[in-house]
Amino acid sequence: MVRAMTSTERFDPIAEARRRWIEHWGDEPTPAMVAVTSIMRAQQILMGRLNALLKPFDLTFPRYEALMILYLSRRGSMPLGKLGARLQVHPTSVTSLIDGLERSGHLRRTAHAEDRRTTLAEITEQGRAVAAGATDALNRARFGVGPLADDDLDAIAAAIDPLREDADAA
Amino acid sequence: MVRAMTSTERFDPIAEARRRWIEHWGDEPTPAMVAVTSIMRAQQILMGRLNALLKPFDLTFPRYEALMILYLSRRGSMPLGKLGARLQVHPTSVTSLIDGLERSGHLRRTAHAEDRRTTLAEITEQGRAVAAGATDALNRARFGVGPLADDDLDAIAAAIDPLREDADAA
DNA sequence: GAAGATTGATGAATCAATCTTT
DNA sequence: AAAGATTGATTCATCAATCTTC
Repeated sequence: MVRAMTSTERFDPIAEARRRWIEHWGDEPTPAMVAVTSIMRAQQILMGRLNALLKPFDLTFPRYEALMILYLSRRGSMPLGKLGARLQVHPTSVTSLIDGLERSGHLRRTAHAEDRRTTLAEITEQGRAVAAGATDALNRARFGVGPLADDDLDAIAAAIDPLREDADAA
Repeated sequence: MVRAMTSTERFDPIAEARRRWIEHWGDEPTPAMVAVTSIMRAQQILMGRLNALLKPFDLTFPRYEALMILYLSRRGSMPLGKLGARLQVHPTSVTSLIDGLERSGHLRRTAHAEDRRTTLAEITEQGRAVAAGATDALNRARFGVGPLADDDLDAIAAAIDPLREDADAA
């Protein structure tokens, strides 16, 4: 869908960049470059909105994601390494996320029964309440996607899926 | 398109999360949540690939974006504030990006002729060479989008566009 | 007072190096 | 040696506070 231009349209940095790109390279920016720019910008916009929505719950979006994995887990606890695998982030990031969630009282660190190398993250009752409340708030706000229709959202997720597969395979 | 399962399929964290979500909420995850998760993951994958591609040029992707704005600008120089507006980041981030690019010799800070509050970032000849070479490398690698077809890329960009408009309007 | 840029703080991501435990 | 987690360093994002200049 192409949006109509209005007479009060302000300067569009992306249109300007495209014009100059063509001046230099004599061709349109590639679909890959345009899509990557769009995804980066969308992430930036969404992260800002999600963090604002989660502020009342003493959460950021990355911490919300970590907390939800625990909330939805069978035992309500999980080794930090396994949590990192689910989130697809490095061990250092897990340590940092769990530090923040533990400071907020949403979870606690626990010792593993058999393997003393392993640390478990265990969601607290407060953490469960916060996870449920935050999820309700995010769903009511449609996760910050604003004007996008469900059909467009499904299309985005479906189109991106092969990229995830590609990354997981590597 | 639905991918076929194979007998060697490994545990799928996202499928598992969905199963447990339904256990708790009795309904499918919303299209908004699924799309947001997809966009966040896509950004994470792409940023990693782009930074790897740009490493030989002593660039990160955010620095590449900043350098390209200068490269494609009429004068090859621009006030830091204007650069921040183009990149849609806060003044602090501009300072940090320009610091890095200046250390690498890709640009230099210059005084504004009339307004002594203003600092200009001016691309160097080395910066121009690096910008051109990095752009060629990224185009050859299709900006890291791997298996995604041009049609899918166009669809993603088009579907995301209203979100950008929405954010710019606010 | 407002505009432009900077410094200092925090959060999140990475990597390299380290430490304990297996 | 390998696995699990942590600390320290760097980059990029935000916000709050500051400083100079308009």
